[in-house]
Amino acid sequence: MKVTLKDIARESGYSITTVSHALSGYGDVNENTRQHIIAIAERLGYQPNLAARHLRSKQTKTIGMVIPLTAYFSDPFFMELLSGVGRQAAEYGYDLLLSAQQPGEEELNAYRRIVASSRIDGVVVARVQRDDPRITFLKEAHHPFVVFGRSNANDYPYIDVDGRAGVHQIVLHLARLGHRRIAFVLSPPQLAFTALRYEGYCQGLAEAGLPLDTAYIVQGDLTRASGHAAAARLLALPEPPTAIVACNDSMALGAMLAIQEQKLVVGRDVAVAGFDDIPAAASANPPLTTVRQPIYDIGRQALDMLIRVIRNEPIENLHVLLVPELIVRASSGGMI
Amino acid sequence: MKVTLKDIARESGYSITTVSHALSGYGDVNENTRQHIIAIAERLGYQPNLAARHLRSKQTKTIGMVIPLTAYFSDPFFMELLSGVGRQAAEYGYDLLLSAQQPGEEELNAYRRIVASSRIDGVVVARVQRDDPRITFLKEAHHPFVVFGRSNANDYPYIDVDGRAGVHQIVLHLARLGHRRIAFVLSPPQLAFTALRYEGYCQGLAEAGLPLDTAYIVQGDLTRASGHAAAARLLALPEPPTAIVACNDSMALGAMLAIQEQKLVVGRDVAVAGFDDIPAAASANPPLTTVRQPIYDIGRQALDMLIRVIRNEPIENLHVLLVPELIVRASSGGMI
DNA sequence: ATTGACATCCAAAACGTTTTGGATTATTGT
DNA sequence: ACAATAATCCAAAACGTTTTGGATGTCAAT
Repeated sequence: MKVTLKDIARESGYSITTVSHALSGYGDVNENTRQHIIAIAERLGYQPNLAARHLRSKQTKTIGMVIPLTAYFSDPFFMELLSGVGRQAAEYGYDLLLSAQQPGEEELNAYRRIVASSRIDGVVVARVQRDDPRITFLKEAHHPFVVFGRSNANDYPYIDVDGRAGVHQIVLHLARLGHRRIAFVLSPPQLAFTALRYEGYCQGLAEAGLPLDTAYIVQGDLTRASGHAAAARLLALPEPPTAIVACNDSMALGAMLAIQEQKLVVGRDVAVAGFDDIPAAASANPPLTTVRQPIYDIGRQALDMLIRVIRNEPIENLHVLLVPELIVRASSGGMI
Repeated sequence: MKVTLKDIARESGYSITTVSHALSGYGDVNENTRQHIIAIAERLGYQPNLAARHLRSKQTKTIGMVIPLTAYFSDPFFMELLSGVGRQAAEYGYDLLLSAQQPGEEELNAYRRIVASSRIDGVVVARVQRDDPRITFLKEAHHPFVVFGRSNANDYPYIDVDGRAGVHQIVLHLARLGHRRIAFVLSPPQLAFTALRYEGYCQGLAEAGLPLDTAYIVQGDLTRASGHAAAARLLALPEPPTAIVACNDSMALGAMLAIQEQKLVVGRDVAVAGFDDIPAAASANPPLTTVRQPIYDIGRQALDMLIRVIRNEPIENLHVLLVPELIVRASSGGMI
């Protein structure tokens, strides 16, 4: 059924060793016999058994990613990151092993399982938390990894977008448009980027000479629903904000919905801005002002770094920090 | 470093065989020693080496999916399908092996490679073509698989959405709104569902008493750009259509853009409808009338079927055909 | 005392590959 | 002509599991 080295050996009259050497480019086999063996291998449709190969020489040619499965695991952010990573992995001839797991203990176990069972050569970690236990684990296990996002520790390779600068830009943009009451919808505090984006918010307000009012700061959980709820809360205030900045696009889109439900016009009555520039942001109604994270490219670059870590090559930049780009669209009123 | 059965054997004083039996639930080991061995395994943090396990007993506990990588492989359709499959796979304790490949010969090779190297227990095939060589290959190799979409042959398990009925509904909906010139943006002819959706288009026209005019039928390739180009072509006709139906949402969104560029109002001057109900459809501007394919659920069901195929369990329904739901939104003018 | 049944354990083979350490010729330099 | 070198090949070990086919001891039934 399945054709192995043994079959090729029998067919060609050479030993398994020689066949193996011929196929994997050793220098100690005659060029004629190499061609002969390769021809037979092709004719029989030989494909090396990867399980066996991995068992012998630790190298799986696959890289792993653990995806948190919340209600819908189709988080557009993750999907785009996955695309970039997957694309670049294909470029290097690597496949991608996905494990969808509930965040928390289950997720950490998935890492343990995958790493210890030596199924992958390296792993891409995303959506990093403060004191992220996954990173601690990977560091202790000396398993190659690269992170999208930075935590408090930084003795590991990461690539990140400067969230502080991004939100800072947005707040200034809104302030310039005349907004005085700018609300902020936070991401979960345990996520590492939350503090940075919040910093950007505070800095932006300060620079615009606006006061920091905690009534205008609401907690969300990155979902559309939480953005909706947050906006509803904000609009119910005695002095509702005239602009709402959310920590990601999904929440911003949810906020827009809430605003529209109150018969208010987004971009005129209330300005809205997000963070990420997911595909849905451009085609939203109205199109969403946001900060563009080139997630797809980040995925590709992250994989580049990972490959280098795996190959033990020197890395010129252990830390890559990208400056995001402000994308002004109708939702902030700047273009109406 | 890595803890193996041998380590547990040494630590416990039993043989490797007994340790293996204890851990994998054989009946021939004393309950006390089993507990003892399990305790040691936990203490040492034992994780079985999957490569070795697979080598011995063919079973990888991973299922595969090959994703065509076009310019951006972040096709929302695939991402959502992936979500569903991944979610359900996690439910069964399976992981997901992704391989991103250029469609065509490369893609088929990826199948060959993955299947022959026995890295996966089964595979989910999507976006099936007429006389799809991948299916032919999988059938010949007797490798478990399940397909989203049906081709001309049907001696394999598949789950599909009735595209004929879907487009039929859309055309009738538009005809009821008074449209007489309804254009159709086709998907590539080699895709199996194209013929079916086209059938639905023709049937719908016939049932509404409208003539079939080939000038109103334009070829697209499922991308937003091709939808844009198609709509531009249609609007340049001496008698442009008053409604445009696209074979998928991405093309419909592209068409909307082209219409708006001509300073026409979608839903008033020209009605637009798509197919799929991807997330971006609801948040488009205006929201897109479409036919809802429950892609996420389809992914889950497909995986259910696949698991059954892998386990060699009898399958009650070898073919599942879902009827899609018409979602009327503003882009068709029905709600303005 | 012998047999059979049972419970508990284990040595060794097998899975398909890569790698190590030669073995055998052929070729070259002296 | 002889040693040294190069070219070409291969047997066997190793990777970490699972599975096969007993081995050993105990206990009850004959």
